[in-house]
Amino acid sequence: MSKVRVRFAPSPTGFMHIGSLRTVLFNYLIAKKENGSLILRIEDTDQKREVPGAVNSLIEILDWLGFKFDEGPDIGGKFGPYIQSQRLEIYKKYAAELLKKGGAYYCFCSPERLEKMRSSQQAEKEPPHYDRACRDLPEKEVKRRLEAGEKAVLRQKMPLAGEVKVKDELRGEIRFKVEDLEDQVLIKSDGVPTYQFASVVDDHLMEISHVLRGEEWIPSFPKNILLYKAFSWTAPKFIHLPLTLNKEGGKLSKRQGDVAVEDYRAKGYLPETLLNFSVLLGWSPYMENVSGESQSEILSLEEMIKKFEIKDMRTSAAVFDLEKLDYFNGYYIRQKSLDELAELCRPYLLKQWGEKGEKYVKNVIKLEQERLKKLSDISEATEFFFADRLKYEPKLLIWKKLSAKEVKKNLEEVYEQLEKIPGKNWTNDSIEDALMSYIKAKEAKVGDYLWPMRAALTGRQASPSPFDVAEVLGKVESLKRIKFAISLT
RNA sequence: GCCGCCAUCGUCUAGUGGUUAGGACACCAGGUUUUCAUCCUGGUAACCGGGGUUCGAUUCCCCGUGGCGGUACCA
Repeated sequence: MSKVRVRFAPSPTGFMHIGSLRTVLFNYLIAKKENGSLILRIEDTDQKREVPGAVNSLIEILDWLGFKFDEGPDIGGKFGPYIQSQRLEIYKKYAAELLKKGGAYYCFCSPERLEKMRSSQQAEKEPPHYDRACRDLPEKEVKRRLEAGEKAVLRQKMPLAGEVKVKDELRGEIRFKVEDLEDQVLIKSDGVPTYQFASVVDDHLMEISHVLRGEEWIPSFPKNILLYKAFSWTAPKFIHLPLTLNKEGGKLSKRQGDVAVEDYRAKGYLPETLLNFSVLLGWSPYMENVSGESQSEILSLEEMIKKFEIKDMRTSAAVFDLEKLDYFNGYYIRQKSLDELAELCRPYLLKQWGEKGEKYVKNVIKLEQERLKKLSDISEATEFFFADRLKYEPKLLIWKKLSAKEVKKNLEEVYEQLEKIPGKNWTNDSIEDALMSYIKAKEAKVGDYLWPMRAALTGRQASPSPFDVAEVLGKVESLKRIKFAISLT
């Protein structure tokens, strides 16, 4: 069996689509599983859409996600160059070969004529199709017009009758009537190939074994196969991945935001989250245990590689569910060591609160870790640790049926007890001990004291425990906040 | 319009010619000596419709419906 070689072939649009993430992932898994090679190829044949710096940012984000390529524009390899705009001479050569083999022809039709043709076809309720006006031009005329410098494109010469059978590794055989296939453009009038031509030539030359691409390419699948045939090349295996949809079942688009991997990164989603979540969109690991026991969907990259099988991939479109994404991200955030998490949160905190003491920041993060869904949540979640003055409604201090008077009294008692704790003993344990034994001795309800205290310390409906917060805040600040609360009631 | 792909809880999915149709997220309830979160326990919730094939279809076949994609000198 020949070596597995797969490629990820994005266009440099300036950002990486979240759906592409899954495409690289599956490519990567297939490569790793079979000990094959993963190749990065940049498909920049549409110069109108060229975005400066896009290639570098693509490489950067792929690196952030943790993908290591075996060949690519930045690492080289013996099948280079890996940027299509640098391979123009190669395409030219193969275009000439195809022409000679009778698989293509020159077309001189102007864009205006094509446009007119299409609109009249539509008016007649006919399927819009190139009418093949130039398909049988006499050789002499073609030569003369080319020499006269007339603009021309190269079109693929489709068979006139019959059927093309193509095989998708997941979907099986798909049949297309040849009469539905257009003589598509292979080389544009500026000499640059279309995706349809460049990708076939490159996949062949780069000895790609499996092509993974979105299912939006299925309609051009037969044309691609015909092109391989015209060249007498063996086609690679094809796997068309299902589409990723938004919550409404529509296409994920840039305008709704959140299609770019970069956006998710900026919000504070971790690479392991994105990978784990994406792999489940269209693939699920084979489960041995089919009983009613709960089975986790948390998978490390290593586990994915171990369990991945092409046959377990799915073909139906999947909705990108942000709630589940948040669940995974929260999980992975909780797995981080404090040092790692502090490092990850640093940019968000710096931006929101400026430079604070490293130790204090770590203590604060530790208390919020289990509450974070995204790293960016850290700014808002830790506000009460950094704010100079808490702002809240006095009624927040009131627990259940307590009166304002009782709250005030309880806070005063808490204050008294806390004041007695020596500064060097100021830890959550000693604070808890002191307060709990006091409350117990009084045979009072825990919440009657702890809720007002916690509210006074944080100014919030929900927060970490009052003992933890008090410890991090320190004795002076904690007492100050309680005193302030007393003054409000 | 034409061509094609797809169809199991709200979402991601497992699964089988005979199952109490399983899991995950979300949701609901209870517990974990104050709240939130975490964690634990339990619960609600699905085979698109109609024909076949069959003793028996969620499963196989056909038709329909729906969703999506393609129909460019974009990828």
